[in-house]
Amino acid sequence: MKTPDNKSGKKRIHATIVEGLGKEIGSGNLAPGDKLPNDAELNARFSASRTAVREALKVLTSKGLIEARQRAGTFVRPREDWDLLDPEVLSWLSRDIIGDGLYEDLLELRDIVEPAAAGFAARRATDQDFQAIEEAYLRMDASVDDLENWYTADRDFHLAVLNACHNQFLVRFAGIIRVILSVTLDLQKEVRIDVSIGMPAHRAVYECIRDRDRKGAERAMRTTIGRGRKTLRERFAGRGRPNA
Amino acid sequence: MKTPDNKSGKKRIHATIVEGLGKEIGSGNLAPGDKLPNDAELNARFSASRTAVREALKVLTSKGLIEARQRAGTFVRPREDWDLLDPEVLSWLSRDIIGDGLYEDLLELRDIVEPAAAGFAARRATDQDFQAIEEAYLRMDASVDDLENWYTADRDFHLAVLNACHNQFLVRFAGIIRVILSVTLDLQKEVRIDVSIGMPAHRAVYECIRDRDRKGAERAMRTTIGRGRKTLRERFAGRGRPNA
DNA sequence: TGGCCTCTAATGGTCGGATAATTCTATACT
DNA sequence: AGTATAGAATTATCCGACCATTAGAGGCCA
Repeated sequence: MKTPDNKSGKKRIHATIVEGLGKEIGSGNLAPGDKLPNDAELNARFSASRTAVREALKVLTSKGLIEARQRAGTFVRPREDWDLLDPEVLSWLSRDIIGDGLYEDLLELRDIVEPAAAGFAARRATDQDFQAIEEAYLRMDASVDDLENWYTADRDFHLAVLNACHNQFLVRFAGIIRVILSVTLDLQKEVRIDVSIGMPAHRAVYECIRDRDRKGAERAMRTTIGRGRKTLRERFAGRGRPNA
Repeated sequence: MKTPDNKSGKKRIHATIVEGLGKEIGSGNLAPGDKLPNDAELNARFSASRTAVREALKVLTSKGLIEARQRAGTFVRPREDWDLLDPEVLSWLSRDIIGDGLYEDLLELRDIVEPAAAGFAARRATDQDFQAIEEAYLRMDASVDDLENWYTADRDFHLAVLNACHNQFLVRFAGIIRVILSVTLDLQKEVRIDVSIGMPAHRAVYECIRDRDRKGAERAMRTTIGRGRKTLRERFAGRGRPNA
């Protein structure tokens, strides 16, 4: 019963608590409307001081996950209040919760943001930006037989394109895309998809950016995302949405 | 010496500190790389306890604005680390900082997100969603001579469309759009623009959503945003970007 | 009976002093 | 000159106390 403490040994204790509670909420273990344990219990659970616990609760509050009311307690807020654009929050969501209607929305978000970013990249990428894109593409091409490496290269490719768009807000989606791709990798592992069929579309993105072809880059990126979308859609079948 | 204290009297003290420091950073008063006053000084400045100050600092840390290192101090992080997709962070930025290249990027973001949202709304809006859009449109139409009321109606219109897209991530942009429109209002006040010229485009958005015309809704929303864009662009002239 | 008021206690909010951990800086040593 | 050690400044954490707010119990009155 000694200190569970920070597992990595490096992380600050409040960060450990933030992550711990964040994941409990993101997994549905603590559902919206539920009341969190009070201060004293949380102190005990994380074997941390009240200060550390309160700092963690404040961070979770600022991310919209919880709400504290005096005399009443601290409660999990409804999911529509969660700051889903915060990569950390996104990373805390369990696969179950993501499957429950969120994955489709996530793909829609990619489908909106990434083609636009590719278009801007075609107009504004510097030589350095383009080299990063090219390097990632070549690495993808070289690892079509190694899912793990291919994934890393694919991620770097998409992040490099995003980074080349030179829009300070779009660049911020890097963290979100990173989480999405991590989820996608898990799914790909289950499906055992042949990643090589996605290569031509990726190549088209890379070539269009090189050729400063804005419309082409947008279209190619849309194709790139759309392919993975079709392949993986059936994994999460039938969680309805009105008029979908 | 007087206590700066919580002006509204209602807000919690740590929230006051978060906002105070956030605005000092967002205004450039505390620039990236600068060192914040240490604990004791901040306690004095806000006449608050260390607990409150530390909770505030933790929230600012989670938003990417600052970084604390033991023995060294607490420093403002470079702007590319700021969580610009957080509406609160966005609202802390001074007009000067926004003018310095950010406003263009903000308009590009709107131009990506809102047409897409309008397109989804055309496919998925419920009757209730549509009524909210219609109601806001009618209010706009009735207040073309009253900038203040027109602004409120315009904001409600755009938020209603966003809300009708039924994508849990896109809906999250409401806070960002709200801040952007608030900035835009300030600019419109200076320019003294005739808002009535934007009405046909807004009407087209509303009609296309009603008629379930996805492509039309996207196009109309793009026109709606594009108009305001052209009108206001020259306000912030010439802050360069590569290949813009 | 039913609605309104008061009072209480549970809970989060704030406080400030002490100690630990970290690491920059200066000094001493080789 | 370079390295190792000691010191100091600053944040990180802990602690225990008191304050402020308010849900809910219970009483009061119409």
